[in-house]
Amino acid sequence: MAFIDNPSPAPAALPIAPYARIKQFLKEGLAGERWPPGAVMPSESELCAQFGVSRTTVTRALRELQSEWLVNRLQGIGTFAAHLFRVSSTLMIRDLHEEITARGHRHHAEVHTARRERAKTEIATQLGLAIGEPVFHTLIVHFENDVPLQCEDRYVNPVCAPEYLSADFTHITPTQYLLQVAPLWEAQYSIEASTPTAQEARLLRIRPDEPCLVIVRGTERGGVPITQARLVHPGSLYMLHGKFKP
Amino acid sequence: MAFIDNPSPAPAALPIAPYARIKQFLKEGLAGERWPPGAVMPSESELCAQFGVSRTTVTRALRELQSEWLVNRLQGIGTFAAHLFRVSSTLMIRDLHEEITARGHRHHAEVHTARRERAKTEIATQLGLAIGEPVFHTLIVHFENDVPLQCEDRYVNPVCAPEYLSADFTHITPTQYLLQVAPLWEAQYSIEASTPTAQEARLLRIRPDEPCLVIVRGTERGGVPITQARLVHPGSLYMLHGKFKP
DNA sequence: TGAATGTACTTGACTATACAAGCATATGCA
DNA sequence: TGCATATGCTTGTATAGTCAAGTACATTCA
Repeated sequence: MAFIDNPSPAPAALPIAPYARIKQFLKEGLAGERWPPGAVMPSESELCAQFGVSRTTVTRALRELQSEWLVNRLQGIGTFAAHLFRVSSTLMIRDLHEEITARGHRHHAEVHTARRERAKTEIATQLGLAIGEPVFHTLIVHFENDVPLQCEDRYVNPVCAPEYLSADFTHITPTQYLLQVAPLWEAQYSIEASTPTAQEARLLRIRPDEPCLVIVRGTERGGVPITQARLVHPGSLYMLHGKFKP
Repeated sequence: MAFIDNPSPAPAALPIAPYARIKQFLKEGLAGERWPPGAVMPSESELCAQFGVSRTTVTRALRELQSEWLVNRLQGIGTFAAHLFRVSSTLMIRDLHEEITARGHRHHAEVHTARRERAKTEIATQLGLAIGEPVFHTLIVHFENDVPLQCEDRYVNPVCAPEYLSADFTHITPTQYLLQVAPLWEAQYSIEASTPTAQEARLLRIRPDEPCLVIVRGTERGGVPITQARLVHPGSLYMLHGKFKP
């Protein structure tokens, strides 16, 4: 008679469920270069074969990704990598160029700064760099029908987008560029009303005491900070709106 | 030989899927008085029996409700009606009293207006009433540690909350009261930066040109508008923030 | 009494299978 | 050629059954 003290099949860490493993696999491919936005994703039966699970399990993984807006599924056609990246069900990380042209208006941008700088304390902290390390800094004003709409003051971690400064920001917005380089983000944002700085007032051609809607957004990917942006809009021109339906 | 021209089993409108019917049934109970927040909901096997479907189908309905934060599920225990009211994963309809006390601060409210009025054009339109019909109107200023934080100008549809004016708004906030009366909402909101009205500046004790964060929120339930609120905050004191993780 | 055990009930996850519905393409007939 | 049909892919939804894991409560035994 032996003391069989439960040779438990090595619960090594936490045994994650197959459907969760499939989800994770797909998310990683979506975040990397495997399935860029719009790409055809593997069909359910392919995933079944690849992971050796039943279709029900694969379906669950895909349905959850769909409900998180990471993929689009079309009956009879297939599953596709989604284009969009929303900050919540309503507050999207929406590319300003796209937003303006969707309204049928003209968009153009003025690039005031686009250079490599040494990180000051605050930026270094936010981007997880040492003080004095190089960072990319752009200061761009976006116009809708020639009216200044947004002043975008952005710092980018060179590790994540080493070629950032070689982009032509009169033709592609930083948001667009960064979404290409690193499509899947985690974001934090804050929204407040305040007055613009003197420089911002000048660039936006508004009075220094005009209320502005200021959004500060930090994004990271897998714990690595990508970029930090301060987006200033004249209060009279810009408004966030959304809808919620439980 | 007859022309059996497909006596199609009456596709009457759109035949909604069983899992969707169960979801809808549960949502209605959640919105009504059947399962108030915290209540024990029927178990999966009870729902199977009630709807004559397999457990898989019931599970799907419940899992989706869980992912929408409408119910909490605990293995070994059961399914419970959620407490919640979020406008999105990050932008919550959060009760201001709760928010302030959660910070360890004192909250109090000054009621400046609480009366029955005849709806003017704009409000009537927004609440789906005829012009001149009675509406409830409250104007309340909320303080955090005796500093004015929010000016809440609210119109309420009497149909949805006939006893609204009998509540003591120095002890319960309108949000709290309305959540009790009608727990499940659909909301629309807009966020902008602007200057306060003269009255708002006076009530908030700020200069008339100080930037304010203004949230306008309309809520409805089952297509019936409940309330319309304009929430004005001194820009220097209030900030929305959130986080998104795909 | 108090601790261990057993039982019943809950949700969590999965399998294998089935049929329906939507779409694209190849096939065959007039 | 041109239209109709058949085939084969896709996802959408559902079934019945299995095992596991977690909780609550009654029962049993020392």
